[in-house]
Amino acid sequence: MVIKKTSLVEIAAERIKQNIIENNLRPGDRFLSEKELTQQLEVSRTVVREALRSLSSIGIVEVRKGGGVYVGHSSFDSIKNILEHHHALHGVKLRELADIRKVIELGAVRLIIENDLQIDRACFEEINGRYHEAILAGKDTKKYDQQFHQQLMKETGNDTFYNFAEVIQEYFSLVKIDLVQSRDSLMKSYEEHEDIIAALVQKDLVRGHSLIAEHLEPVFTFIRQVEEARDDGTHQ
Amino acid sequence: MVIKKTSLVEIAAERIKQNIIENNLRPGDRFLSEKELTQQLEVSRTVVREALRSLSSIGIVEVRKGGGVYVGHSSFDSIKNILEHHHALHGVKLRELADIRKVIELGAVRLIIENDLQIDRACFEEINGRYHEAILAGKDTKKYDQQFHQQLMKETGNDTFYNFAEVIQEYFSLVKIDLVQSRDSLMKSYEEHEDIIAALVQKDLVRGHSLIAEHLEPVFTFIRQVEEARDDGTHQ
DNA sequence: GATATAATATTGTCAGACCAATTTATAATT
DNA sequence: AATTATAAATTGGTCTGACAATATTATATC
Repeated sequence: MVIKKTSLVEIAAERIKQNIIENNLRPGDRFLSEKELTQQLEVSRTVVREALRSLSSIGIVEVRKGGGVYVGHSSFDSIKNILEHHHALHGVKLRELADIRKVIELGAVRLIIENDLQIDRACFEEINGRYHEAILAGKDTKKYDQQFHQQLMKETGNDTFYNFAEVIQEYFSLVKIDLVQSRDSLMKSYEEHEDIIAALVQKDLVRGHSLIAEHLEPVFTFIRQVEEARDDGTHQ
Repeated sequence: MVIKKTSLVEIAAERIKQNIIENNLRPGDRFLSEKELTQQLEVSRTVVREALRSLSSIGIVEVRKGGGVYVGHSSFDSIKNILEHHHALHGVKLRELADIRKVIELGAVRLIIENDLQIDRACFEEINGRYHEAILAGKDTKKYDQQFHQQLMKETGNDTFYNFAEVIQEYFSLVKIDLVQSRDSLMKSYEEHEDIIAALVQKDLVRGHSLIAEHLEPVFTFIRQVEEARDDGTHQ
């Protein structure tokens, strides 16, 4: 009554996954070699290799030439790969990503405040300090701005949330958004960061939310401009 | 100066991805066969097969025995697979998922109302109607409750958001949560659904938010109980 | 034209070989 | 004895050729 529809490779991959789970192996641990797997699973090396290949592409194992097979470190990295291709193939509406980002950041602020978490103010100030310096020096500021928002996610103390947020953040950064920022708008952004920190310390949810909304407003303004320009283009 | 660190398989996989993108192939389209790929990429069939295997495990292509190679349908399905294994290996804190779910649902309500979207009330009512019937008939209600929340995500009109929400919803459902619900609590849940619909129609953000918060409260109560029970256990 | 059958194309699995990189064992040196 | 240099063994990467299993296509039959 059992329909044996699956291929040997899939069975092998499944058993390898099971092996990792049952033996409670941790990322970085050495795993069985191809040869050992062919013996244990009683299939050809071809099958073992294809199974390992499929597992390595989703980050479950890492295969090192001459070095052996190891348990993979990050499943979330492969998710980023998947989304990268998804974006290249289907594209994605900038508006949709911006909305998602807003949901996440508002959510982060709410989680921090409602769960009564004490934020690492010094860390925030250090990041934003470097942001300030970069602005004054006329250097690339993007990195520090990103760090600030990353820190915001981290402060939720929710690793799963943080991982998902990072995935989406990377997805967002795939879209080239030419948001030319003047020195003034950068300084405004810097001060908003400071205000957000203050709101988190004071645990003022309403103010935190409105600050985030205001802080992200330039992105939405930019999107509206792009959309209007596109509409004009279609009418010609 | 170029470090040729990548294997032939990785190069082949990259070129296959490029091919799909450049030719603007759609999911379900027939792709080149293994034989054709060996000729075009000038590598052995082994390499082609391993490249295809790695791509198929992340949903970029689909390989059918005897039938050929096709462009994959859903990248998001493979993300679910990845998370499933991640969960089996590392586990996940129920509290974290519940918090994420709340962020998403609150976000959905805000997106619908702030973007001034007209919801499909009839669809909501039909789903909740079936939910009501199932409650009265004493049948399994879970499916309809899930449908209601899924519809909420869909009404944002944001496909990317919807996809992510679904991924997380599936992740959530991996955790066995024995939330025994009495007929009364189910009826309360049903009525809350009705109230949420009303708030969406009236575009009342504050009420919508507080209704969602109240609606999800039983989950958090359950989690607190579990956590307390666990703490008691550790003290013994 | 519809259907059954045969031929062909395509993927799945296997075996064996050799290359390339890493790791481990051994020998030489200080 | 510890370190270093060399050799051997282990391990993954790629290639070739073969046959099996399944799906598709062409052909013959009615």
